[in-house]
Amino acid sequence: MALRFYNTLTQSVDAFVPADGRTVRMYTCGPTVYNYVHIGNLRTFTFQDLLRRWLAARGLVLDHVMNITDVDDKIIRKAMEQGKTITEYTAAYEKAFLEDAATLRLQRPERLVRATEHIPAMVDIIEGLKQRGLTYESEGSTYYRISRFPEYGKLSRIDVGGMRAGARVDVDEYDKDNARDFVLWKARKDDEPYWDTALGAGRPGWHIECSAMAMQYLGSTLDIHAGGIDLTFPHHENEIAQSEGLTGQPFARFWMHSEHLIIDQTKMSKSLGNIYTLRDLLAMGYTPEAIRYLLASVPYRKKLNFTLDALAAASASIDRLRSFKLRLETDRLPDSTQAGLLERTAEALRQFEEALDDDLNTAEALGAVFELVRDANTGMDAGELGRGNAGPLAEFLARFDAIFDVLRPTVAEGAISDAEVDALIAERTQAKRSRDFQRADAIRAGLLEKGVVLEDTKDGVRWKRK
RNA sequence: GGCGCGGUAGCCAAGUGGUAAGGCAGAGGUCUGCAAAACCUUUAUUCACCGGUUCGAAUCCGGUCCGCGCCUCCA
Repeated sequence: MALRFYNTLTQSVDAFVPADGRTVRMYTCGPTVYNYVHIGNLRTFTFQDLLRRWLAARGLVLDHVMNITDVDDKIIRKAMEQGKTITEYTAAYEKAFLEDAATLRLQRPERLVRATEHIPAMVDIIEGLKQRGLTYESEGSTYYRISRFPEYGKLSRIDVGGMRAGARVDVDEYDKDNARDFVLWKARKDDEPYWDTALGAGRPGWHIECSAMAMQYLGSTLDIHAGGIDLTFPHHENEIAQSEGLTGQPFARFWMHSEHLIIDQTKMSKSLGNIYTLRDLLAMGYTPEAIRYLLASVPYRKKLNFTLDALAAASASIDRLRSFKLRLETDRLPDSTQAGLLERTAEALRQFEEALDDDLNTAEALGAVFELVRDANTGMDAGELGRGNAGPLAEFLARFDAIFDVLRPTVAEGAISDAEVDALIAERTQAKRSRDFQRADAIRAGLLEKGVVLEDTKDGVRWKRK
């Protein structure tokens, strides 16, 4: 079956083809850079990365825009507390975010755009909405009147409280009947940062930046709009109201929302002190690949129960895959081809692809990978796996790793070099020849302390980084 | 209260009508100077619970219990 995704808008799994058949116009809600991103944020970004990679693997061209929210209440408050401008304040966290993303091997979107650099585009949209009678002003701020947008609530299926399309709203009852109206432009307040615009001095509301940047770069209808599930309401609902209110066109064809990550079966919260940043986990000694693997291994629409045990298990799973790859590359294989295994490899690839086509079912895809690894290992143990099998197997691993990207170890700064490892292995081999097992074992133990694991095989010594 | 998601072995988790994938952990074995890696055997007669539909249900329907998210800023 073809590529298909769950679409929040239709509440069903629908076949996905970009509108023009080739280029995926995708917008994802990026971070608000007021702090380090935490592991929950990273789950969402990892999902988006997997989505990107799978779309590309399926031959589609990506035009992916991710925003960076660099102006909002929290940013303003914190910047003011520290006596900094908001740009000074956000620059450090934006840099940290990009570093964290790179550490987790998240591909850079085609465009990474900042809210503060798109104020004019936001003002244009608000002016357009104003002309269409979808807004009203109050004390210098501009609001969206959702009662004028009959489809309000269609994404989140929120109950807008008996409001009828086209119903007249008594201005006096404004507060009650329009509780869900939201601000498009906030009037300048005290000494907070502001922009002088046709809407008056002020700053944008949160939702408008996404409508503005998405449409500026990708046009009025996106193929995919993705984000965390909590953004469904009100953020994405409001984006729809803003964008469709202006253009009359569907804003996004597919809405994809990733479920939350929970820690030890409970919600992350400051009071429980269970919020991890990537930096926290790395400091505890976990590898970026293990973190990436764990985040990727649970399908994105399922809550992911993040535990340190699961992280350790992820690490062990990666070791198994790496051992297999190393073995495939170093074992002396017979000059033959085992037909059955060739077919198994092709079958595993089909299963892998079918699983990811099916709304990115990463758990099922991994199942296909491990089953093949077991069968191939068995084949090597039996001496039946030949050189003709190695190529397709290596190709399979490459296809797997093009999505999961966990086989390459992250080599820490100051780590022992390959040359040093090779020299020590040569010394150990000498020691073994002269039956000096004590010396040999000492070298092996020393290397293990430096994160290098040795394996003696009938075809010689091989090693890998842990 | 409204809307939505979920409860599958010690842990993570796939499976949406045909008789329980996969990973981790555990036990035993093979191999090995010792390890490591790998392989083999083993670990859920059962899928929160109770009814129902069906030749047949983890999968469909009804009900109950439990956990979680959104409805206010939130990935």
